Amino acid sequence: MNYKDTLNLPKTAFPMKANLVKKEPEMLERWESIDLYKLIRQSSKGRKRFHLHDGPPYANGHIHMGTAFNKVLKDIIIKSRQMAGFDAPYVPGWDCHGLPIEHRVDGELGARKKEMSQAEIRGFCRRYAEKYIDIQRNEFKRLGVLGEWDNPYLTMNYPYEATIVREFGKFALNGSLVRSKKPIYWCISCKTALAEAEVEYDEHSSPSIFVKFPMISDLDQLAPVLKGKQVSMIIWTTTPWTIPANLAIALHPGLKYAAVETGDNEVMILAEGLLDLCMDTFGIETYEVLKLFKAAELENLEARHPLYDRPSKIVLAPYVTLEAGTGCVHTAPGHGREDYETGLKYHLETYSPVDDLGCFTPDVEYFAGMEVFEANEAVKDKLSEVDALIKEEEITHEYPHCWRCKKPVIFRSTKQWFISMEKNDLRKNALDAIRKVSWIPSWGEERIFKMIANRPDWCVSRQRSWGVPITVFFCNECDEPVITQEIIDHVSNMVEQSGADIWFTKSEKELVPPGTRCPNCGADRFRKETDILDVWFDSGVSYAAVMENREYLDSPADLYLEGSDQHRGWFHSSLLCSVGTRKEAPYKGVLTHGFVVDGAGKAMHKSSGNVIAPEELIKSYGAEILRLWVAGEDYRDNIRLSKEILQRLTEAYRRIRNTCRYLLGNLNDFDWETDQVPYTEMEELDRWALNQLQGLNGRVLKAYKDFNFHLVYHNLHNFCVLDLSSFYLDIIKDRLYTSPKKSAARRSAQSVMHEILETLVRLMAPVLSFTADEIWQYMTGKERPLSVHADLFLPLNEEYRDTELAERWEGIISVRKEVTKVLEIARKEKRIGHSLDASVELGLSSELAEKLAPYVDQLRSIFIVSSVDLAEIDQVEGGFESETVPGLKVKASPSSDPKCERCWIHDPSVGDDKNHPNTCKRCRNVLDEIMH
RNA sequence: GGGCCUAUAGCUCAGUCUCGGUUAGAGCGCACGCCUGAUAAGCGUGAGGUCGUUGGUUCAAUUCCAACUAGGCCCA
Repeated sequence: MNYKDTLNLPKTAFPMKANLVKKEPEMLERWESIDLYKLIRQSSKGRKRFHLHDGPPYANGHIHMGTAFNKVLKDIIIKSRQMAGFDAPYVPGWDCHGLPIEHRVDGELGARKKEMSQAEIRGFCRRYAEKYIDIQRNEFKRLGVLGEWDNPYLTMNYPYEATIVREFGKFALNGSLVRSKKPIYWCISCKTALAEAEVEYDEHSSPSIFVKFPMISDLDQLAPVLKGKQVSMIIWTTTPWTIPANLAIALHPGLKYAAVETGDNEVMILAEGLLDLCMDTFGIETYEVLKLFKAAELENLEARHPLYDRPSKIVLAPYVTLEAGTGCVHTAPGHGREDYETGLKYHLETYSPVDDLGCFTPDVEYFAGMEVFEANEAVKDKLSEVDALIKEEEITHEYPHCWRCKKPVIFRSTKQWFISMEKNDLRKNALDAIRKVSWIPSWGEERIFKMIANRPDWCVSRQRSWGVPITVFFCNECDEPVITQEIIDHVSNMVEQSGADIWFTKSEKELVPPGTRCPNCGADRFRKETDILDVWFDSGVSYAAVMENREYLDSPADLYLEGSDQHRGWFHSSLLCSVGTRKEAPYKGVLTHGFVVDGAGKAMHKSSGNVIAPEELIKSYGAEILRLWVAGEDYRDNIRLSKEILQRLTEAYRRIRNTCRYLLGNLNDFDWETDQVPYTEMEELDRWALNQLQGLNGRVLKAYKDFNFHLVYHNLHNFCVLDLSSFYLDIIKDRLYTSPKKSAARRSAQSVMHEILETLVRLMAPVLSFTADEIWQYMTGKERPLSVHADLFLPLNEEYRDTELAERWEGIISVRKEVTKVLEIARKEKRIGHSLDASVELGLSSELAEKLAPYVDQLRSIFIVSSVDLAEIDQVEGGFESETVPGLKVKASPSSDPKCERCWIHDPSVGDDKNHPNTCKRCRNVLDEIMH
């Protein structure tokens, strides 16, 4: 007789092989067909809301690993909060306006662009953005991210654009908006001002020149020794073209400056600490220090500009260093931020005689009309001609470049619109608001605090086409800016109807509300501002356009979640917009994650060749593995990604999947409603398993709550491996397989397996969204929602907790560990193969014997051996004395009993019955029961 | 150059912060073996760590402090 047929072996159609790459799209189709997102929304109506407000990715190009990571992390949070009992809607968004798209469109249009209107160009930009929104939407959905994909928010939607106009209007009307000349980054190729975020630093070769500025002020009093000598301040600069705009020379207030005679009656003044280095650079071998000045002694004295007949004031500034140059810093307030601030302090003009194209204005003697980078050479020549150039060379250094065209940018002063950080206490209020937000990790608070504390006014104007216009008019008569509530209302309503294009297509007459007159001079003819708003303002008001606007959303949101770069990006602009108009932050919590780096911890760059695209990862591993990676990595630090990591994750995935498959297989004949065994009637081992399950459930639920997803992953995996696979499931195999189908012993184990599976499938769902739902389809018994994602986590079940029991089993498990060690030794010696070949003899101290006494009958199955005999420790001869469990001696030997062909246990009862000569008594009883 | 952050086995993470103190844990991977009734599965045993480096505080530091190195983000 083939006894295998009399066993209850696991049976399930749930495939062992995941085949994720093929199966995931099928699951996605299923989610579409049952309209899963809507189903979840309906099922959670009226629950407490949880709002994670999506930071809009830029609608340009395919998604990369960072965007994929970010979206999946959000999805895990949404799903876990949803399953924790919240109503957690998710409205994804896209950032649509801005330079990058305009540049791409520029490139595609080429020369045609010149014949096109601004509105036509904007049309191309809009279509470009739409194209990539579609692409990215599909890519995000492919990752298993659930959300309101058919109604996302787009910063270029007309109502959104209208919101931008209205929020901008609030700043304009409350006096925060100021127009002033300030040095800003300017790309002479793109002809636009650039935000700090729009420049990137790269190697650049610049001329490095040392220039003499002869002293005008008389130093005779201060230093009689200099009387009658040709004294000059020596400056160093790497931007010769800014020399024509020089208005000052900055010294460090704490440094000493040396007056050095270099021969021919010439005296140079430069920092004492750089003296030798400079002399060496200049090739001057003999020189003599005549006098040391404190910087303060020279403050407010004047040198003469080397080219023009005007003074250059000596000023003090803390940023002067001895890193390079002479310690005397050439200062052009119109061409540098620090220079500008120093200029303000000393009441110098913000002089910036350079036009939009980067050419000197006509009033600049010698260089009028020259492009600044080209003028470097001319400036050097002229300086040389007047004998002011001491030394020139080329140096390579980090220099700001335009983030789009990659060309070097300049600092130039133009009239721009700024949101003042001080006028309405924006800085102070923002700093206060930061303190009320929960920052995860906590250091995010310090980071953004310092940024807000130190940032300059926010330059919100851009000289481009693809964006929301700054809806300000200027009076044709007096040139004063005109902005009123009526204008904002009028224009924003038009924008709401027809989009921001109307600013470019309609005339001033149509855009201005009828009857508008200049408040300054009473004129009624205006011209419109042509600048557009910084795109950071667009996304910065998303709380108003989305969270406040949709009735099923609330503001402030519970959580904003982006990469740590957004402390200066979206978290920052959103904070300023919201605090400036509502006096509070738009978020209650902010979570930041690190950046995706390669296996060695290095940033992913095209040039490094270490970039992994989400697409290829999905193609070879499946989105589920990507999701597991997102959960498994600690996002606070850099997030590493490598082949090895993916390989490890795949193994872990298989283990979790197989564990669930095994549970399904053993539950195939189990109906919870009719077959469940009450907790109190369960075997102790089964109750132990339920206790462990509660521990897991508690830990994982807490990990979800605290956003510690790597703990979710490790806990789930460890539970499957340690508690289940290698212990509980291994031990109960005998019971499950050999007992009668409907026996209490088997049903008890099945009841536990059922509870485990019900808990596991939910706990894994936010991370392993595809697999959990796949398992869900194979689960029977109760009536359940169409998808696990529409269900809730199981609450902690206090009945299943028994800490005393767990402690007792700690002891048993430690003994079991010793037994397996001894079995392994016997196996090495070829005395046994399978552990069931062995008989085990335990020598016990009286203390240990007492602990194990209640389990005498179970030890055999717990150890998965054929027999266990207990004896006093001294009476066991030979054997292995445990080091970790005091009072324990273990001896293993091959069982001398015959092996039961059915249950494979060696037992003396085998052979007692002629009808079943190769089975044990226990199995014969089962067989009898089955046969009748 | 400045701000913020990170550094524990080949990989992913615990522990250290709020108590500094006996042989620093887990899983995976690896090596070796078992099983063939979870089977392109399952089980067992074992080898892997001067807790980034150097100083300091202390009777004692992976844990506290500082500097440095490497890496990341942001800024200049």
